Amino acid sequence: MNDVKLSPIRAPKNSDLLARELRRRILDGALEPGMPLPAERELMAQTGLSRGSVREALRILETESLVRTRPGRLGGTVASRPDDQSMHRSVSLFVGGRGISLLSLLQTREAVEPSLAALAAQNRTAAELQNLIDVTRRVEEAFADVPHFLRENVNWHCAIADASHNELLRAFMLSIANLVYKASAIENFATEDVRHTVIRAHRRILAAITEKDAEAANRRMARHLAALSAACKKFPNAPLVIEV
Amino acid sequence: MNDVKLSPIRAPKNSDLLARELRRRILDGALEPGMPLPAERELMAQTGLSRGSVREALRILETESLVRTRPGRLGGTVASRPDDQSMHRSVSLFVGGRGISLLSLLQTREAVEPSLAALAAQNRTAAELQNLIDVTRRVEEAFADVPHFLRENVNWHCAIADASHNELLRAFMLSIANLVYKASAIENFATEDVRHTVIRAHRRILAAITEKDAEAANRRMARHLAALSAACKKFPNAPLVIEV
Amino acid sequence: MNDVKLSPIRAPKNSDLLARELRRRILDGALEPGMPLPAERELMAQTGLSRGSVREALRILETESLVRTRPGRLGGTVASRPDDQSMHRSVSLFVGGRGISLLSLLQTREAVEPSLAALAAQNRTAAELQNLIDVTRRVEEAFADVPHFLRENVNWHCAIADASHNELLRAFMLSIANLVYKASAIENFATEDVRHTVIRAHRRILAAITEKDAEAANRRMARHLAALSAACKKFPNAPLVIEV
Amino acid sequence: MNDVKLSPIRAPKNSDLLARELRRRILDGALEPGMPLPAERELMAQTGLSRGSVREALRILETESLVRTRPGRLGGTVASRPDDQSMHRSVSLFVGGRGISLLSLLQTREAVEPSLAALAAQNRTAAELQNLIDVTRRVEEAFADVPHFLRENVNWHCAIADASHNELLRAFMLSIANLVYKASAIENFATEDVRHTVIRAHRRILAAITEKDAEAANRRMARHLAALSAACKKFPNAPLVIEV
DNA sequence: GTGGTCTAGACCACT
DNA sequence: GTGGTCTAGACCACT
Repeated sequence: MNDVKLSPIRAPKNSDLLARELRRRILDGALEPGMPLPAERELMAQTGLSRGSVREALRILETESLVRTRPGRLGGTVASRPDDQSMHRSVSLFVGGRGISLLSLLQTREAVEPSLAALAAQNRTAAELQNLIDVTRRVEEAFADVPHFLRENVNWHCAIADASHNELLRAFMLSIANLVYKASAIENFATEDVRHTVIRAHRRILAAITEKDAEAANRRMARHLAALSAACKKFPNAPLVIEV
Repeated sequence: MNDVKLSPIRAPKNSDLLARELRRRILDGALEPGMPLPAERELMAQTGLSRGSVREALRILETESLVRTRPGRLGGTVASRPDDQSMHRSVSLFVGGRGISLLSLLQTREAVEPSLAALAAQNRTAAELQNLIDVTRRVEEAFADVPHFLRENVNWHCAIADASHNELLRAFMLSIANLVYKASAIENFATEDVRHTVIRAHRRILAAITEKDAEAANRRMARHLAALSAACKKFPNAPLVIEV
Repeated sequence: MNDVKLSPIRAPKNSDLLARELRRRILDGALEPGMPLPAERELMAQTGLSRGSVREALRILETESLVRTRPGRLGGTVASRPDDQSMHRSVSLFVGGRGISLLSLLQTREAVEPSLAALAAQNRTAAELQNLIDVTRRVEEAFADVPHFLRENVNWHCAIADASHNELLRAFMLSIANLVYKASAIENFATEDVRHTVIRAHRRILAAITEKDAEAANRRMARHLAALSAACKKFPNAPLVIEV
Repeated sequence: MNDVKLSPIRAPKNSDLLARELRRRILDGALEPGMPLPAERELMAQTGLSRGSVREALRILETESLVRTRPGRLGGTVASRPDDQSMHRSVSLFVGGRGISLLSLLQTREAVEPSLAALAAQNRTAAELQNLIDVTRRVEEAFADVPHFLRENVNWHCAIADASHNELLRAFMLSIANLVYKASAIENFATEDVRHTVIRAHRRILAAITEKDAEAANRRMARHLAALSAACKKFPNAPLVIEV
């Protein structure tokens, strides 16, 4: 009897193999951000692949935010690393592609952001606190101009995330906050009442972070987001705007 | 005085334009998952682009998990939608590309998973509860076989996430849980003591979910993860394994 | 069945994108005629483009008569607007590039100019009438000097067009009149007989315009042009002179 | 005393000189439509000019619709000749750049199109008549669908122009008809009443052209356009849409 | 002058 | 018949 058991086999493409190899070196650190990759013609020579395969490989890595390509004399392809923007792209595609509801986004934000506030209370530097104070003031100054108010509000949440010193959580939360912002900016949900509530909440959270009281920061942020979600949920059919 | 102010300009590539157009139709729903895209030669004819540009566009969409391409007679490119796997890829690239620490991953998990437990308590169906009961038992049965125990443990967290009915939070958490699992599986941190603690925690959380007590589920999961993190942190230099 | 239908795709160049953006602002009125555009180096800084792309964009706009560039100390590029001259350039290129016949030009003139005469009868101011009277006299005074006569004749038609208060029709007609003039000036078609006829026609048309009789102006101009065309058609092979 | 009188002198740019030379050959017929120009590097070698100057020259000619440039293997720059599209561009720039009013456009159309109808009556072939009959029917069939009706109406005027055998007048009129169409398509001026009138007018004009009665075609078209203009003038502030 | 972008058209492997 | 691969030679962009 024959016990040989094989897994499904699919020959990888030349472009995949090259992408994989270059990806490995970038994640290894052998190719640090900013370092130039060999020119396309050089990659062809080294690998024996055609221009097309080389370019497909670079396009894969570019989509993964691992390289950036610019044309021109001093152009070329340089290593890069994923950032907020690239996280935002993937999350947007997931949300848009699977038809994730606004409700789920709000839940997700409520899950993530209180922890960011707690981490900010623990880890904030003096400079980050000052920045947070400034942004809190700018939100208040924008009270009368609703679109401006909403934009500064995004900045406020961003400043909290900065102070958390957790890049992953920060990038994930910002991505969701942006999607919620785009969905809510269309509707006029930010009534005068809502804006007053927002400002009071910001002050309380700021106080907790100032005093490095993580538990209070967490709790107050949770309550703040619950209130915001309640306001958003009045517009359950707000279309999610996915731009990639 | 001259008020003319221009934004930076960068010409898009043909492949970008085609990718954008196809992406739009997939996210629109005009191209539902499983529906075939026109063949490459057909795309060339419709757009007037070359084979190379068409293939680069498809490679971009494939990297975004919006299409899947298979070679051969009955092959072709079909629309697809992002799933856990694709979220895992992006999160892994972010983590690997930016050198996110194990500590940050544990923090992130602690931020996210209690909320999943709470949502599971609220939203679980009877079938999901039964599944959770089964998985809880399987973890216990695997007590003696550490690698098996760890794998079943991942399944347990997965079952919680399933019951939350929040696909986004679920995919994000699973991605992180997998990275933590791969980092911890190398080390022998799961001592007999740790495993006993895990089993007790699972039972308490299961009880809360059974009784639909979201607050208790949240609290108990938080405590559980804090304990796990403490165990992991004994191996602060555990290398993160990034495979893409 | 697969309903995906894509339009032809062609990536625009950087120079195109910049030209488009500047053109938009000029047509918008944000950049009024005479206002300076940012210096080339400033455009480079604002857009991130190279000197070459900036210069190509300006060359496109210059060809469209939307900017005018002068070198030197106080030179630079200023916004401009299309005028008779630029309309003449495009019409000449159309005529020269497609080999439009003298016959077609004469037809076109016969189609357009009677309406100009009618509009002149309706809309002329006192000053424009006086100018028309003066030009009519100058044509007559130039009777003996054929080239002078022909030049003044162009001025006469120009004065009619001025009085019509329709800039578009005026520019189009003048362009065609100039092409006809250049074709006919080579040949000695303006016999003494023809010149007498011209002068009589001018007087009759002037009378109609003086009395604001649009219908008569139209009819008399039509008859006048038919006669001129007949004279021209004796030289069917007169080469069209296209200078751009 | 010194009688020397000089005209203003301005040294032409190298790109201008090259553009002029190539333009001359295209208008001469030495370079017929479709014939390839030398490649950019070849032009550099032959003229001793830099890449930039060569490219500026080609950009000028491209803007004048005298060449068309395509990248790629069998790409390059080929001679071309101005067409309806390029005439439309220049007329649009003139109209947009000088702020020509809708009123002036309507006047211009009334000046031009009756002559086109008369020429069509004289010059139409049997095939062109058949086309005109078909389009007339399509307009009628689109009665209920106003946007469709308006588009087919443009086609109807186009069919008249085709039959006139005067390319210049045709291109000029179509350009203006398009601008009027874009301005009027925004407003809902095509009431049921207006559409009935349009259809009756089309039939009468078609009859005149069928019978080769130029005078009747001219008169009926004039009356038709006067009625259309009257309908348009109810929306004197319809914004002119200039897209280039 | 250098490198990126694009195109046309070919062959191959697989089904 | 479809995707995968390859080549030669042009334009495009930046310096």
